Amino acid sequence: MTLRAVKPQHETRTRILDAAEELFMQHGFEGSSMRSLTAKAGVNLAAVNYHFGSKHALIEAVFRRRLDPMNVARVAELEKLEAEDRASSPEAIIRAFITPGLRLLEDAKGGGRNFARLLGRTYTEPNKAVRQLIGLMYAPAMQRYKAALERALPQMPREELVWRMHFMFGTLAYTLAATDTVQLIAGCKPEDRYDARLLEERLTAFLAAGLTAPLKSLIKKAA
Amino acid sequence: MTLRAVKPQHETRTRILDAAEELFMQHGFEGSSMRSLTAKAGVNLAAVNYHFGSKHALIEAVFRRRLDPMNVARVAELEKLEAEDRASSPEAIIRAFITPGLRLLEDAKGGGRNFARLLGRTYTEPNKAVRQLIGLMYAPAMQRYKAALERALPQMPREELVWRMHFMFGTLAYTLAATDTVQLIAGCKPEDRYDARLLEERLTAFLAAGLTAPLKSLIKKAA
DNA sequence: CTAGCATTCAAACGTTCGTTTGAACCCGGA
DNA sequence: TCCGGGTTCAAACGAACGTTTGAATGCTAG
Repeated sequence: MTLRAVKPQHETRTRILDAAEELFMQHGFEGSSMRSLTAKAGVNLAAVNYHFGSKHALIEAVFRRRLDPMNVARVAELEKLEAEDRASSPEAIIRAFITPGLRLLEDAKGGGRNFARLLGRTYTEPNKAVRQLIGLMYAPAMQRYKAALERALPQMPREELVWRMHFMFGTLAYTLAATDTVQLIAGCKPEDRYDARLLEERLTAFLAAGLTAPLKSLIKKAA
Repeated sequence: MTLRAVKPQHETRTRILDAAEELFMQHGFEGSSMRSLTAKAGVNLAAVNYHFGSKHALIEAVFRRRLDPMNVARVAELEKLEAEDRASSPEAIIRAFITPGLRLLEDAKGGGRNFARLLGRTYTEPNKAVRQLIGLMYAPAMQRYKAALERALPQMPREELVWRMHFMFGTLAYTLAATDTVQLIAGCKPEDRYDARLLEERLTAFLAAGLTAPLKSLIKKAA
């Protein structure tokens, strides 16, 4: 049968995915050649095309491996909130949204951190096909959260909420991607051990305040 | 003398910079070849190396052309605030910081919008040399704003402020870069005419609320 | 043991990359 | 008029790119 001794099933695939994740994070898609990639993975140059078909298909696989479970987790957290009748708190909804993303940062050994940075970068990816790809992967979870926030903040104009969600999304994306640019502001200290729990509290406080900011100045100006 | 009839002084340089700005925005640095770039600019392939020396030097020139004036404007706005004794308002400081960035979005014809998206993308640029480059360009203005916010928010722990500035920076970067992903949340409507004034109000309200969010939950958790 | 299939391998494919070259061109000052 | 420096041009450079190929290899079922 197709069953084998436990270890090596699809080991080459996994090693390619891991190496691609790290190299794409470091040098981008176009900046990572198949040769450097397969060298890092310790596999033959032709292995990528054999197992994935093309470089673009490999990029897609890299995202699918992490993104599909992450969005499932996001929706699951939201459904748990709704089942427990805690979905009326914007802060709780925000926390449910960002937690699956931040969890990547804690997984330094498994490469989750690499993927977190890669993911954050890809939101602003020049390559249109890649941007469309992750857009499609996100769309379902995004609609769920939009609906949940509309219920939790019934007094907020739809258009305003869209923009605030946009800002929220951006903050998370940047936080995941640019974990090394904090020192640009701080002036020093890379602080290489990341306290994801503390970061979650900081992000939640910042985003909850922003999302529920008073509307009056806007109404005045928009009139 | 080196003086000429008004028009064509350095016209080739300018056309290359304009074309590079747009192509880098659309396809990234590695995705934009010298051939496509010079073709778009309507100049000879060798012109880039003649006028700039190399592709990397061209990238640097593209950023310097817009970024240096922008950071000068940022510092000027802050100094105006301090001269008028309005620097105690975090909201005013935020507005001074984001305005020069958002102004790019209004300049659709002059290519400022192209550069805005390019700039937002570059904060999370894979290419380390490019990231260092814009980091250096930003550093002086950044330190000024950090000091101003420390004075305006004396009760806030330094480390917390650094993170909130980081979030703020990220939101702005993402807003500049991902002007087309709003529809990912909205579900439709590219809304191609940008109301930069309204966006400024929205951003300021969101960021001011986030930056001055209550600290209590953090103190509890960090203990 | 052997046949058959999935996988790996070294080598080469044609294309495109950034850069260099040396001749051609333009034009203001002697 | 002709000279000379700044600029543009077509052509070519070697290197690196993603992909393909066909033979070698390892493993499993019969």
